[in-house]
Amino acid sequence: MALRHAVLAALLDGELSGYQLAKAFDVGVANFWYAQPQQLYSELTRLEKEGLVAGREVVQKTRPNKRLFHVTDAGLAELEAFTAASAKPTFIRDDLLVQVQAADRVDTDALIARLTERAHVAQAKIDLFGSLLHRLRDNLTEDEFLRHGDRIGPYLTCLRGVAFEQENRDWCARTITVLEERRQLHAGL
Amino acid sequence: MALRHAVLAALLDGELSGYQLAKAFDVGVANFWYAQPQQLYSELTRLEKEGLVAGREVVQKTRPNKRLFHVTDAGLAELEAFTAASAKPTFIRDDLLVQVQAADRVDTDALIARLTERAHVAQAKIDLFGSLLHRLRDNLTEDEFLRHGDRIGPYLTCLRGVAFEQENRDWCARTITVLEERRQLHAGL
DNA sequence: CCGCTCATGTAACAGGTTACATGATTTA
DNA sequence: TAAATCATGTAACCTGTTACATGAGCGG
Repeated sequence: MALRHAVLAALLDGELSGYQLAKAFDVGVANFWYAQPQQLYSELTRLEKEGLVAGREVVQKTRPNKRLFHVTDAGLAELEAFTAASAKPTFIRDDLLVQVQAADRVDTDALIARLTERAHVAQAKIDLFGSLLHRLRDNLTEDEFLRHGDRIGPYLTCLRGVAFEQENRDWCARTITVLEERRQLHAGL
Repeated sequence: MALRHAVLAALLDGELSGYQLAKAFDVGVANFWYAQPQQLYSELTRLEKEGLVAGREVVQKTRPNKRLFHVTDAGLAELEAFTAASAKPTFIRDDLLVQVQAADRVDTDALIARLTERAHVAQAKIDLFGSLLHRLRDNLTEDEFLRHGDRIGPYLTCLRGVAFEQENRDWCARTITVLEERRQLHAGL
């Protein structure tokens, strides 16, 4: 089971409703996992049944009522046990890579269009993560924060997110260059 | 549908049996996708029914008979259509990141153990991909091959794989350093 | 008044994982 | 002789995605 631990980890920063969790997981602010709202609502229900999270109803006048969840002691123990076991290796599964794998047999213009799109998405995420990092460390330098901050988990995962998206963007740029150079060579024949 | 296009792209390099495909997808040599043998066998059956791949029986004496598959014209058209459409953005889903997200609340020793494991796996993949790149470009330099080679798709995806794993390894190393420094600071109090 | 945000869910379906099943040959 | 490789599949199960459903308030 995978999502359950991601939810528990996300709830460590404080109480959240299903809706707020969904926001975090959807926008990709929670850069350590991704999930759809529907998954989160059902996962929260399950976690509550098992006693790993507890929710309290918050009655609102102008908005629909909501339930704020927090991690219980049993939930923390579950996270501890999860960390004690080896993480299964992650594998890349990316439509764009499949398209590039077929590069020599499909339309180059289309492929360059895909790579350009992806590079833009990556840049947008870099910017988003960058401002998130800035907010997390407040007015400290990165080294200071990592040494003395009291909640560095989210910062560390966000660093990973930034590195991933930078690599992503740079690889797209390089690949576009290669494809364009080859097109010019081909045109020259 | 996702796996189908990965299979088509993998078969562009020549005829393969289900077993051979499984090898490629399993070891991670096919760094653009990952799939289990069982998925591949059923996907090949489906693709054949739809006429996107065609198989021919190869009778063997010392080994069980096998079926070698190749992509048909319809299959190529399918790949072309797939590339014409936007690739959906990829999301990270990584147990290790969930564990690091919870860093401040779980056992540091356990976490460092996980990060060390992952760094080793990443290094192993870097080595594997490195030798694969070497084999693909034969005795050409990378630039020469990318300019004049006739099948650069697999090379480009492999470059991405290397970059990903390097980033992976380096982030693990950095994170371990941070955690160890904090442990020392804490011990000094 | 139209569309967005808040707020939570059900149901159907597609995709992926794990376990089981078989059986010959080659390598250590 | 035990384990790994070659070779293919079925079935049950767990995860994840998409579509549908509801309904109030707020901003342009």
